[in-house]
Amino acid sequence: MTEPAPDLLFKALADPTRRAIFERLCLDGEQTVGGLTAGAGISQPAVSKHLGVLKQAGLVLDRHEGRQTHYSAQQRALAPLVDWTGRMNGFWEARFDDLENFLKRMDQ
Amino acid sequence: MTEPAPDLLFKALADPTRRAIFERLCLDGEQTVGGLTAGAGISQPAVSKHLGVLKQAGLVLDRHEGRQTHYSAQQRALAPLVDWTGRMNGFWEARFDDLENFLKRMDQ
DNA sequence: CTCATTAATAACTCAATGATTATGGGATTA
DNA sequence: TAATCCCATAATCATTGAGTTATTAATGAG
Repeated sequence: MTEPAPDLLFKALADPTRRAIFERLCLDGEQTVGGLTAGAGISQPAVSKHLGVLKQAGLVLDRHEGRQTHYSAQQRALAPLVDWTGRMNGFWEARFDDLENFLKRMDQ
Repeated sequence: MTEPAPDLLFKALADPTRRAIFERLCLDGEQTVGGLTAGAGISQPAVSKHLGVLKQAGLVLDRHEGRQTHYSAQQRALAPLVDWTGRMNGFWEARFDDLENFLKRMDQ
């Protein structure tokens, strides 16, 4: 019983160009392929291919509107990454536990 | 001005074999190259190469003792990863801020 | 209907990478 | 000193992967 989730995420985010695309979607919000291609420094097919990898990893969602496709970041997909770093690092894990308790008390 | 730190980390951790080595060092503590090679499913030179990449990324430390080399995880090196995920995800970032405040109030 | 635009796919090239076997170099042991 | 052991490096090979140009499919505009 392995864990494919972190593997897909790490591989998807290992490429700087792909990570830059994801960062832009995270920080600037939804973008079309054309918008992402402008400023990416690579061709449109290359961008489409990167978006395909990000989508495969669950990191982006696509929305078709007319003849253009809008992509947006699915930031929740980063959760397995956060979990993994937590498991590798008892320090952060402890802090997450504190956070859990804190939030639970907040809800009451 | 880019940020090479996350890039090295993501690339180092993108390979499953390399990540497995790092996980083992994190969870089971310091290991020799021979110990890591046993159970890695690959040859000793391959393990040495992976350890070199991890060391380059700052994820492991090596300690020479006689004719064997002991490797240990440097978990603090994961910090840029945690920071990055936080910056990509306003949700978690906000929660971290809450946590900061929470812990500060605890210390008083 | 025709033409232009947007994005995805196909076919291909080339560099990077993970693995192997062979070898070297330093440290223990007999 | 000679032989052995542990690890790193060298040389090589196959595969992966990121990029390109060319093309296709689908939508919108004239």
